[in-house]
Amino acid sequence: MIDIQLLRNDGDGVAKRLATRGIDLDWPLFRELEDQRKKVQTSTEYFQSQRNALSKQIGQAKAKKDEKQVAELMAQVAEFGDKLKQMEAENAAIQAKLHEFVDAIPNLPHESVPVGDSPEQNVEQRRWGKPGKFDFAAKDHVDVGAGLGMLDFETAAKLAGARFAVMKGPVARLHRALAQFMLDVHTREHGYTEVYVPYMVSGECANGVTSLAKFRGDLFKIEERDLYLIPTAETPVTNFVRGEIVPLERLPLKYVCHSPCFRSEAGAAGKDTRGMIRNHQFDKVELVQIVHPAKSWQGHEELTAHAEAILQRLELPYRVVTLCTGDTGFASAKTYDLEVWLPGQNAYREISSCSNFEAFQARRMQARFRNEKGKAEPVHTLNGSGLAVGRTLIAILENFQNADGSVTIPAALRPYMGGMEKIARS
RNA sequence: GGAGAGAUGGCAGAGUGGUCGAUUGCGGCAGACUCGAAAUCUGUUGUACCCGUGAGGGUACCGGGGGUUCGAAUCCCUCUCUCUCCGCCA
Repeated sequence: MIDIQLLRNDGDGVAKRLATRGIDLDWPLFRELEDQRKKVQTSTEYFQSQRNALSKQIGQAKAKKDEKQVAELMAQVAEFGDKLKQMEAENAAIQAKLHEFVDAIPNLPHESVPVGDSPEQNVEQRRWGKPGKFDFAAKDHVDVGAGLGMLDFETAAKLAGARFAVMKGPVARLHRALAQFMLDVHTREHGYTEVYVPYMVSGECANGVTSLAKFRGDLFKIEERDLYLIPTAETPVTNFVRGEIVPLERLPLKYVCHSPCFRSEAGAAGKDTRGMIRNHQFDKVELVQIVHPAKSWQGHEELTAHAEAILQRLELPYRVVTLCTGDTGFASAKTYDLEVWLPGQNAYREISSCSNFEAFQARRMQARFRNEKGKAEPVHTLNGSGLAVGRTLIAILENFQNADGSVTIPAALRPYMGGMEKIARS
C-alpha cells in the first residue's frame, strides 16, 4: 500500500511517478471519494459522540433512580438513532471504496529506476563470467535430460498435466544438492537464519505482500480450506512480522527458506512451454530481509550480492539487470534481475529477482518497528531468490554438458554429490 | 473424530450490562534520595484513524466477524486459535 498521506498531499507527484509505470491514477476520483469520506466520517463520529454522552447520562440517571430523566434521555437518543445507523453504514461503504482504490495502486518506483514500458528498456548493470564455447551443437536442458534418461516430462504430464517435471537418479540428487548448497552458503556465510514454513497461506497473508484482488488468478487455491498454495516463500516468510512491532535491536531480520512454489501461470499460455523453465511447481531458496528504513537500499545491494555469490560459485555466467519502471513488480520500488546464461536458448534468462519494497508491504501487513524515538513506524522489506533451484539445475545441465551427453558437476557441488564429478547415462 | 476449558494492554492477571481504554502487579521511561548503584518513593507508560495552522477535541479497538441494547470486555450467534482428556494416525 502506498502512503495515503502522500496521496492526499501530493497527488500530482504520485500520479507522475505512477505514470512511468503505465498507471493512470484517477486523482479526481480519489479527491471526490476523500471529500465524501471526510463529510461522512466527521458526522458519523459526531453522532457517535452524542450517543455516547447521552448513554452515559442514562447510566447516571439510573444510578440515581431518576426514572423521569431516564425517559427523557431515552427519547432524545431515539431521535437520532436511525440517523446514526444510516451514517455508520454510509461511512463503512465509503471507507471500503477508498480502501479498494488505494489497495490497487502499485508501489512508486525509486528515482534510480530507469523509465520504460517494456523489458527492452531494462538496463544491464554488469556481467560476470563468459558464456562457454562448445565445439559441438549445445543442446537445451530437455534434450540433455532426456539423453541422460533422468528428466521425464511425459511421466509428469501423465501424473498432473503440462508444466510439471519428473527427475530421476543423479539429476534428482543434483536438484537436492543445489538447495542444500544454497542454504549452507546463506546461513554460514551471509548471516541468514534458516526457516521452514507452511506451503499454504491465508488470503490475508497473500494480500500482505501483493494485491490479492489483482493477482488471485495467479495462485492455486485450496477451496475447502480457504488457503492458497504459496507462489514463493516470500509470502509466508515476510508475513512473519505481520501485525508485529519489532524491537529496534532485533533488526535486521534475515531469513532464508527453501520451499516449493506453486503458480498457475494463467497469463503465460504458450510461453516457455518446453521443459522446466516455467512450471506450475518449482523449488526456490528465498532470501528475505526485514530492515530499518535507513538501511534498505544498502540491504538491497547486499542481498543481490548474496544471490550472485551462488552463481559465481557454480561458475555460471550471468548478468545483472535493473528492471525499468514498466517491468517492475506491483509491490517493488526497485528490482534487480539476475539472468543466467543458457546455451540451449543462446540467451540470458531470469534466475533471481531481488527487490526492495520499502514500506509498501509493511503498510499492508502493519509490520512495524519501534524507532529511535520510541514511535512505531513501518519496517522495510526486501527479498530475492537465492536462487530458483529448478532454473539453476537447467543452467548446469546446459552450461556443463559435454559432447558425449554427460554433464560435469561444478566443483562446489561435488561434496553434496558424494564426490561425483560427472553425470552420465548408466 | 468425541468431551471439556480458555483467548483482556510489553508480560502476568482482575473485571459478567452503565463515568471501563479498562483495578492491580511486573517490566519500560522520567524524577526524588545516593558519590554512583541497589532498595525505596513519586509521576508516567497502547494502537489506529478523523477534525483543527495550533492549542485542543473526537471516534474505534478487551482473538476475528455479526447481532441484542440508549449503552457491551461483560449477553446471544458464528468463525479462528490455544490448552486438557479420550480415540485414531505418519
